[in-house]
Amino acid sequence: MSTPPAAASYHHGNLREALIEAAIDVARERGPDGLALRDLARRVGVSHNAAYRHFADRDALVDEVAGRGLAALTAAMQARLAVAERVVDPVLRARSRLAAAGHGYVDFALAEPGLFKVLFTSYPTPPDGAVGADGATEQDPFVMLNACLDDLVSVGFLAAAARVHAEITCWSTVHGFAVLHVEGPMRTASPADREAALVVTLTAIDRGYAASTGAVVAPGELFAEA
Amino acid sequence: MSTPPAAASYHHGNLREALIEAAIDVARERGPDGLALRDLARRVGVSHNAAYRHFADRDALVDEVAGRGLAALTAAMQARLAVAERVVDPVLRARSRLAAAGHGYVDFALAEPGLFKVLFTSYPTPPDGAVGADGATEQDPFVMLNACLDDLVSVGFLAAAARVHAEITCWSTVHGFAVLHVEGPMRTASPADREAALVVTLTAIDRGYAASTGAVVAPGELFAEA
DNA sequence: TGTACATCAGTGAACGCGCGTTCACTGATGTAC
DNA sequence: TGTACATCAGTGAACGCGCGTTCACTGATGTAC
Repeated sequence: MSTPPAAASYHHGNLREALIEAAIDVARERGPDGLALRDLARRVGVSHNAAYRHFADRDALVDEVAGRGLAALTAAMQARLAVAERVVDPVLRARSRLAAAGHGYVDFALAEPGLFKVLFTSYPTPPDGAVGADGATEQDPFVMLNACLDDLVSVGFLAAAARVHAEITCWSTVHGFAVLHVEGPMRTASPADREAALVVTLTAIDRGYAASTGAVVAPGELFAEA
Repeated sequence: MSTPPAAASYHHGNLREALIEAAIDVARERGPDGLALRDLARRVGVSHNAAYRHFADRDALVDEVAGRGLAALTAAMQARLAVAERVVDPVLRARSRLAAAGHGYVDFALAEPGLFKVLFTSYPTPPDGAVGADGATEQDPFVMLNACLDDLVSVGFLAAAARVHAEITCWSTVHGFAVLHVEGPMRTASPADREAALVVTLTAIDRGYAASTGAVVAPGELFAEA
């Protein structure tokens, strides 16, 4: 939608960005496999190899789209997190934040299945050692998840022993939920069923972690804000 | 490996089966996108369109591979279930069965990532109403999962209220775990870490369900048999 | 202010690839009489 | 038991598609003097 500076000239003026925007549109509709340099050039109205002035090869373009997708996923998670942040009780707040992170993850996957697939396909392998240490920014979903879990421990809701590998459990659950509903057997489920199942699923995780310290939980309190 | 009856003749004698076997090999190595009729015909040593005598089109062949994959997945789950079946205490047995079903699911996905992808891509959407009613056989992983959960309810470990959508939670968790480790960011995790994370994950589900009835669980008992 | 020249950002033709699918065909097989 | 014939299971050529990538090129832009 952003008109390039010199519109009718020989030089496009903003080809790189135009290609990326077209790529995002296509990725939304068709997912990673639908991304083809020739097709994108055609859409932008430029010869099929002009793209090589701006991207080394197809993968470079896909990586760029993945990066934008990752930012959007992060934003979706932060939107949910912002709401959870308003909970006053520190323990309930920490619990709500974990649920919110998962909720935002699934929100994005369902709203933008194509981008979600692109993003996941080229998601880098996370650091093995200390989390958040080597260059991963706060903007990364995995870092956000780990922060939520650490918080749950500080607040006394999650036992330190149960913290081990908890990020894998949580990520697995929300990712599986997303995949099952986006491209899997549950893709025909109604939005209402889907949301109900998600609440049940996030609640199950919460309840499991409560059990690690014997914390008492009241039914319904976790999603009171949502 | 099974030699066709009339080996050196003009007629292959067993082309359909030979194509399927080749397709399974390819699917193992390259996943669903690597499956091409022309390539399979080449491998089997037959002209590129002989396959059309046995399959309507490419999709028909892929479906066949998916069917074989599904059978193999079911077998992997049953192998784990058989071990859990030996637990004497009925409650612990039911809990072990649920964990075993999940364990088998992940076993298969990690052992046969290519087949797992093919299978999942054309997995049918499950019945919406009463589970197991309309034609789904006992051989179906989803039916097996539901049976395990129903069992947990009968045995008094899982509250009836918590049974709602529990199959989605469980499936999401193991599927997400598999995807994360097969083609996702955790693909570089060591087998030991992976197994430890799986035990943690399956344990977390168990603990969460125990909390639904206030059942008492002892640490380590769930994987004592494994 | 004007001009020479380097550089940048496009173009169009071409190569080589592999695919799915259809067509008209021919060799092999089996069955009816 | 032998033969005519239908049917089955292959073959090889071809169509049309779209892709990624490279090549030699040309028009546009900007900078040094």
